[in-house]
Order: sequence, then structure tokens, then C-alpha cells
Amino acid sequence: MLVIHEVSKQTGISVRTLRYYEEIGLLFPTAKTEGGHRLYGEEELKTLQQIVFLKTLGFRLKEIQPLLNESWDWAESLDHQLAFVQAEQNKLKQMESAILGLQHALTIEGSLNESLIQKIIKLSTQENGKKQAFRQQIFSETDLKLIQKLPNINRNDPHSLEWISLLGQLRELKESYDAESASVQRIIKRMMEKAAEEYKGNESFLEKMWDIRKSSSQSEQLGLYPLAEDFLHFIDQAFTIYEAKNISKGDPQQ
Amino acid sequence: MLVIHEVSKQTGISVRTLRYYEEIGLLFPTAKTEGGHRLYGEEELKTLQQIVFLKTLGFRLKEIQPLLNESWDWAESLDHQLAFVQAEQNKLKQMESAILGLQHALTIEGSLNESLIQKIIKLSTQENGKKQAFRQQIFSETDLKLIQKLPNINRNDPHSLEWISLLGQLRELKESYDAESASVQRIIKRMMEKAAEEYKGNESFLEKMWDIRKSSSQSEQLGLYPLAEDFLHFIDQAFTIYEAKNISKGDPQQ
DNA sequence: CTTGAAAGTTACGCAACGTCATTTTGTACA
DNA sequence: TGTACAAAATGACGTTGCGTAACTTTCAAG
Repeated sequence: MLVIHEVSKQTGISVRTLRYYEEIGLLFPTAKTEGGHRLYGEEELKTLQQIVFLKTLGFRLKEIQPLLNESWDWAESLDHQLAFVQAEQNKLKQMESAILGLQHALTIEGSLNESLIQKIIKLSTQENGKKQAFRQQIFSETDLKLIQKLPNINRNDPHSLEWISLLGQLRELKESYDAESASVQRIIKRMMEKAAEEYKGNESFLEKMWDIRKSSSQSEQLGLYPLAEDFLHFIDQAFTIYEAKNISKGDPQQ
Repeated sequence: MLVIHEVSKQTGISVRTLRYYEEIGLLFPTAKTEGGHRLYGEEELKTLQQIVFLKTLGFRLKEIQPLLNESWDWAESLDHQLAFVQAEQNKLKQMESAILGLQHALTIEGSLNESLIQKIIKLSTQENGKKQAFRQQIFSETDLKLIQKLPNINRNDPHSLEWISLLGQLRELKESYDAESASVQRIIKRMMEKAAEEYKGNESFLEKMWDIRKSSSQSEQLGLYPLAEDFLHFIDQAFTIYEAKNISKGDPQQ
């Protein structure tokens, strides 16, 4: 027979919790002294372990109560609990990607003003149905697969991260440099290389995407992160300059 | 100016919630009528949207309060929240695998008695340190990789599932049939085929594992699901019979 | 001016304890 | 046997984000 403090030390369960479990009828002490001190036996310790274990499965105390009872439909409880836990995981995944989205938007924009938050809210509350319809209307099946691999502000994969950081750097440079400056052109070069690598053999898809990118209304329908008009213009300008130089260098005969 | 019911309809937020947000100082109505009825303007609707959005990121109301304030360290809040959300996901993943473990134990054993629960508790509360030490002591590096791919009661992959279901069927058959019966031998055959497929070229590893399996103390140290001694004996017997038949058939000259 | 709908204000309930504050009990030692 | 001190007991409030009564007051239409 152990006194409550001993049980607490052995199991790591707080004294308060043990008293609470008695209060809600989940675990009664084996006996009490005349003065009312609780005493716990071996059997109760086992039950306590079961309770703790079932809590690690995410069951609530009220659900644990019947489970302790011999002869209960464990199968159903477990199915139910599994479904619950998986649903919670999905919620958390959504939260995670939304947080990543905000963080990356912050990287791209440099600071977070109110209108940006409104933009993100709009993005995230957009119904999926509409996006789907728009996609299927504009793109071929092979294109649809490529869309899945586009860099996405809600993700954390290396490709997305690099695009995001490149955009962030461009936005910084735009403050002090022109589109033809060496710093800007270095970023553009990296972007071109990256695009060429990732979409080798799908150049037409790339062009189509860039056209959509430049139209903010179309971008919105696709659910792309909304870049400011002037920023897009800046990038387009820089691209044009880059290509002009590149053609004259790479193809000097013409 | 919208009256509270209108706001509720437009946003989906309950009237109670709007009043609660005022109560905790999160969102005040733009104005009130003489009689005390709340009136909300455009600005407040936007703020409300922000609140709702931030809730979808998993922030608590008290954390949202400062975020609504212009000029706040969003970056830190987001980092913190992301870490929190990821930690929660890990907890849920652990719950999920523990639940799967119980479900599969149920499949193998047919019913869940008290001692089984105790076994599972023991399994799940085993410290990882000890397992690691035991593994490294017994197995080579290449073996250690193979161990990761062993069927595991806490997982849900097709291989684990088939092994579990085969064991469950064997346990059922054991009630009414002998080790040499055709039904039992069919299961054993499937097990042999499966093992041969999955561990082709690693037969020595397979044998080592089966030896460990047959010793309940060693199995325990490795963290394998504890099968009853007599059940293991039954399986071993069935294996022996299978192999005897197989050798005489497959190699008739000897 | 009446009336019915909608708004308002308390206030309790939930989950699982943590954290005081205050009172008793148990036990070791003089 | 008295005392003192640790440990136990009880009671009650706090936490989070509302849902849900119960009861009263305001508003707008007729």
C-alpha cells in the first residue's frame, strides 16, 4: 500500500491528478486511513498505467473510463480514435502550410503591411472548386502535372525556397538598382538557369505560365501568390534585357 | 453599418463569438445605438477576417491581439507558431502509430485481455536507448538497415499488414487445427514465399531474426511484439514440417 | 401604441488539471 | 505524552473559446 506521494513519485503523475481521477470516478484508492489519507495497491497502479497509456493515444478521460472496464468494444473505440487523430493531423498540416505561406510572403515582400495580409487571406479563402475549373480550362493534362511542381509559397521544399529567396533578393535590389544592373542580372541568370533545368522540354509551358504571371487577374484565378504589378514589370524588364544580351553573345553571327 | 446578426450571417461567426471578442477586448463594434445595440463598419469586418484567418493558423486569441496591432514582430510569432504546430503533429503521429499498434495486436491475438494491454504498455514505454544498444551489439550495419524494414506492428504499410493478418489467421487456426494441417501449411507457405521475396540474399539475417523471435527475452529487448510462447512453438513446428516436406519434394534424389 | 423579432446581459458548463489557501493527520523525537 | 513539522486533505478559483439557457430591453413595423 502506497501513500499518494509515493504513487506520484513512482509514476510521475501529480498528486493533484490522482485526487482528480478519484473525483471524477476514474481511479479510486484501494483504501483510506481513518484520517482520510489515500492508499493505493498494486492493482490500482496497473490501472493507473493503463490510464496514462490510453491518454498517450489521445483518448479523453471520459472515453478511458469504459475502456478500463473488462469486455468493451475496443475495436470501435480504436477506429474512432484513429480517425480523430488523423483528422487532427490534417488540420495541423493545413495550418503548417498556411504559416509557411505567410513566412514566405514576408520573405518576398520584406515587410508585412495590412494589404498583404488581406491578399493572403483572399488567397487562402479562395474556394478550390474555382481554381480547378480554371486550371482545366487553360491547361492540358501534362501541363496540370507540371503545375503541381511549380514553386509554391505554402511549401518548404528546396525548389520553392530558392525561388522565394530569389524573389526576395530581387525585391530588395529593386529599391536601389536598375533592371540592367549586374546584381539584378545575376539573379535573373540564376532564375533562367533554374527554370531551364526544372522545365527542360516544357518551354511552352514555361512561357504560358509567365504570361499568366504577368496578368494579375489570371494569377489570382490560378491561386498564384499575388506579386505587385510594378515588381512584375521590373522582373519582365530584367528578363528582356537578359535575353537580349544572351542572344547577341550566344549567337554572334546573327 | 451592420447590426450584429448581419455580421454573423456574412462572416459565419456566431453572435455569441462577436460579443465574446468584445468582452475580451479583441474586436470592438464601431458604434453602439442609444439602446446599446452593436454596429459594425467595414474596418471592423476586415479585422474580423484577419482574426478568423489567424485562428486557422492555430493562434490563440490572446496571441492574435498583438498581431492585429500594426508594427509587431510577425516573424517571431510565425516561427514560434510553426514550431508549435510541428510539435503537435509529432505528438499526433506518435498517437497514430500507438493506436495502429493496438489495433494490430488485436488482429493478431483475436481479443484483448488485460495482460495483452500490459504487454503493449511495456513495449511502448520501453526506452529507446536500451533498444539501440542491444541492436548495435547483436547486428551488423547492413543488418541494422534490414531491421528498419521488418514488419512492424505500429505501421500500416502493406508488408506489415500482410504479416499481421497471416499471424492472425494462424492464431485462429491453432484453435482447431494441427501444425501439419493443410490450412496451416498454406499460411506457412505464404510466409516462406514472402520472406524469401523480401529478404532475398539475406537468408542469414532471416535466420538470426527467427532465433531472436523464438526467445521471448531477446524479442523483448529488441522491442518486437511479444508473441505467446506456445504460439511461437506452434509456428516453429509448422515451419519444420513445411521444410521437411519441401526438401523431400524439391530434392528427391537425396 | 402594441407586438414580435432581435438584441442585450448575466451566468453556468466543458476538460484536465495547476495553483493557492486553509485545515487535518501522521509520525518522529524529546 | 506533548510538540513540531512534513505531508495529506479539502475547497475554490483560473485557464480557453465559446454554446446554451434564462430573463430583460430595444427596435421597427403596423
